[in-house]
Amino acid sequence: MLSLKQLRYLDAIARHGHFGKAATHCAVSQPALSMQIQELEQELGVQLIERRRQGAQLTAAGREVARRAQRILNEVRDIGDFARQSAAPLTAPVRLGVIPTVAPYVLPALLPLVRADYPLLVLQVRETHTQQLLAELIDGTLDLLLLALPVEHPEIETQSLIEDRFLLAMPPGRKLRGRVRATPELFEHDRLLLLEEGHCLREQALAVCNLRQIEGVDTFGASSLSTIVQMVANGMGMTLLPEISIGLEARGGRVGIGRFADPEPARTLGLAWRATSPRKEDFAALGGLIAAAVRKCQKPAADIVADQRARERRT
Amino acid sequence: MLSLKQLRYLDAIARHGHFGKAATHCAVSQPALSMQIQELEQELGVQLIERRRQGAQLTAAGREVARRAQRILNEVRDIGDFARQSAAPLTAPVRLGVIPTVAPYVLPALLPLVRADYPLLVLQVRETHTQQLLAELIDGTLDLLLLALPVEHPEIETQSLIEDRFLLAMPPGRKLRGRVRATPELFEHDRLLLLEEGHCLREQALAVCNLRQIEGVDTFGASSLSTIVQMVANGMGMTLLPEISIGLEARGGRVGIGRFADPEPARTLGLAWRATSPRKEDFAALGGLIAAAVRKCQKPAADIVADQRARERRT
DNA sequence: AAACGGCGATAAGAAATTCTGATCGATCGA
DNA sequence: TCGATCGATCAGAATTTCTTATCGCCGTTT
Repeated sequence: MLSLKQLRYLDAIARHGHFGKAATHCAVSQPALSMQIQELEQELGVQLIERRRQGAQLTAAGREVARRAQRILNEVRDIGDFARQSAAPLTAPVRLGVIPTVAPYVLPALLPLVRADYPLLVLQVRETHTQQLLAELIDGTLDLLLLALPVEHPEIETQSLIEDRFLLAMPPGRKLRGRVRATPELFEHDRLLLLEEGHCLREQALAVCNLRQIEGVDTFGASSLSTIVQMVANGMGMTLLPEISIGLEARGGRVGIGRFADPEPARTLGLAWRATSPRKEDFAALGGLIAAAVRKCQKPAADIVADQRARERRT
Repeated sequence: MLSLKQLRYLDAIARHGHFGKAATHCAVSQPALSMQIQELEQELGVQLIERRRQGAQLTAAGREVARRAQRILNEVRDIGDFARQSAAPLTAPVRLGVIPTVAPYVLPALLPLVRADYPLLVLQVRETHTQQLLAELIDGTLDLLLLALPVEHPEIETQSLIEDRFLLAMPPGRKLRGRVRATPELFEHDRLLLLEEGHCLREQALAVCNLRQIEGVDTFGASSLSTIVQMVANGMGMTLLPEISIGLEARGGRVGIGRFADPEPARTLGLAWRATSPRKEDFAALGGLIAAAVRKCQKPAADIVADQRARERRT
C-alpha cells in the first residue's frame, strides 16, 4: 500500500538528485531510502528513477509522480497547519514572501507590531521578485505573500490591503508648480531611472508615465530603490517612489518630492496565498497588522511633501 | 509523523460514523483503528471525533481534516492510476457515470466495442442524474462521466464528443407538413410530456420549446423515456426524444416522429473528468469509442423518419 | 594498468511500529 | 438490573522498517 513516507523520499530525491543526500535530508540511512523507493517502483509497476553514475535522474513517469507527490505533501502539511491554527491562532511560523520595493520599508514597522500582538508568532521573511515569490508560494515553500496586486492565478487567492501612491523624486532644488502631470515630456530633460527587469514597480512606473518605449528611460537597472535615489540626488535623472519609501529615501531633503495630479497613480498592496491554505484566518489577522504598518510608513511622506512646499514658498 | 494510514482510517470513520464498521471496512481490527485515530488526534493536537453512545461524530475540526484527507487520498489513488495508465493504457477499471437519457441507448452499443478494442478494460457503469454524477466525480467515486454539456466547474474538465438532435414524438398517425417549428402553440392540443425534475433532458426540452412556464406541460414526471413514449403512443401528449433513443423507442411505428425546422435543436454529448485526473489519455481513447457507439445509436433514427414520411405520402 | 572514490544495491540482524484478541468500562434501552 | 453496544486499553505477536556492514559497478586518478 502506498505510503506518505515513500512520497516523502521520492520528493527528496527529486530535489537532490542523489540517494545519499536525499537520505541525509530525510534523516534516514541511504539503504532505508533506497528500499522504500524500490518498493514504490514495484507497487506502481513503473521505473521512476534512472540510477546513473553521477546520481539519480527521474524518468518521465518519475517526474510526474514526483509532481503529484509534492502536491500531496503540501496538502498534508496544510492539515497540520490547519490543526495548529484551530488550536491556537497565529502561533505556527508564517513563511512570508515580500517584494523588494516593500520589504525594507514595511518590515521595520511590521515586526514590532507582530511582536506586540502575537508574541508567539515567528515570521520567516523572504524577499524577491513577484514571479519567484509566486512560484515558491505554489510549491509550498512560502505560505503568504505581500506584494502588488493584481495577481491572477487559479490556485492563488488574494486580498488587497491598502493603496500606495507614487510620488515623483527629482534632483534636489528642482522647482515645481503644483502637482505634476505624468507625461513622457516630463522626462525630456531628466531621464527616468528605474529598477532592473523583474521588479513590478518598474512596469508600474512605465505604465503610469504612459511610456511603452524605453526612450529616455535608463535601463541601467538598479537593484534597489536607494541606489536609484542616490542617482537622483546626484542629478542623474528622476524616478517614481512609492509613498511607503519616502520616509526613508527622501529624508533630509536628499531629493525633491512632487505629487502627481489627480487621479494620483498608485499601486495596490495586498496578500496572496494558496487557495487551499488552511490558515486564511491567520492571514487575515496578519493583514490587519500589515495595513497598519504600511500606514505608518506612509505617514512621513505627507510631512516631507508639506515641508518641502513650505520651503519652496519661502525662496 | 502523519501517515496515509491515519488519513485512510479517518476517512473511513467519516463515511461510516462508527469505529467498528470503519475498521471492518479497512480490514483491520477495531483497536488498530482506534489507536491510529488517537495518534492522529495527538499529533494534530485537536479532537477530531466525538465518541458518543450512538457512534462516532466528527467535530468541526474533524470534518475539515476529513475533507482534506479525502482529497489527499483521491490524489494518492490518482498516482496509482497514472502509473497503471503509463504502464498499460486502458486496462485499469474505469468507473463511468452516465445520465439516464443516454445510458440505455448507448451502453448496448458501447460495450461490444470496448470488448473488441480493449478486452482487458472493465467498465463499471453507474446511471443517475447530472448533479449526482458530478458530486461523485468530484469526491472520487467516479472516474469519468458521459453526459450533456456544458458543465461548468473549476475542478472539472470536459470534452464534447458529438451532437444529438431532438426529434418530436407524437401519437401514431398524426400528420406532419414537413419540418416542425418548436413553439408553445405546438402543445395547445397535445400536452408536452417530460421526465421528472433533475433530468437535464427536461430542462433542454423546455428551452427548445421556448417554454419557461409550465403550461401545458405535464409535470407528472416520468422517470424513464420509455414510460413517456408509452404515454405518447396512447395519445396522452407529445414529447421530445433524443436521436439516440429513436431506434429503441420509436421502433415499429409506436409513435410518430417529426424533425424540427432548422436549426435543429440538439444537445451536446461529451465527457467530464476531474481536472487532476491522470488518465486523460485513457479517457480520450474511450471517447472515440463512445462517439462511435453514439453514431450507431443515431443511425436508426434517419431510417425511421424516412420510412414514416414514405408511408405518409402513400396515404 | 591498478588503485581509488563515489554511488546505489544487497544482506542480516536490530529496532520500532502496528496489529490482534481478549477484556474493560461506560452508556443506553428494556 | 440486565443485556447489548461501542470504543478504550492491554499484552504479546507479527510485521515493517531501519541500521550497519558490505558489495559491485564504473568512472577517475595515479
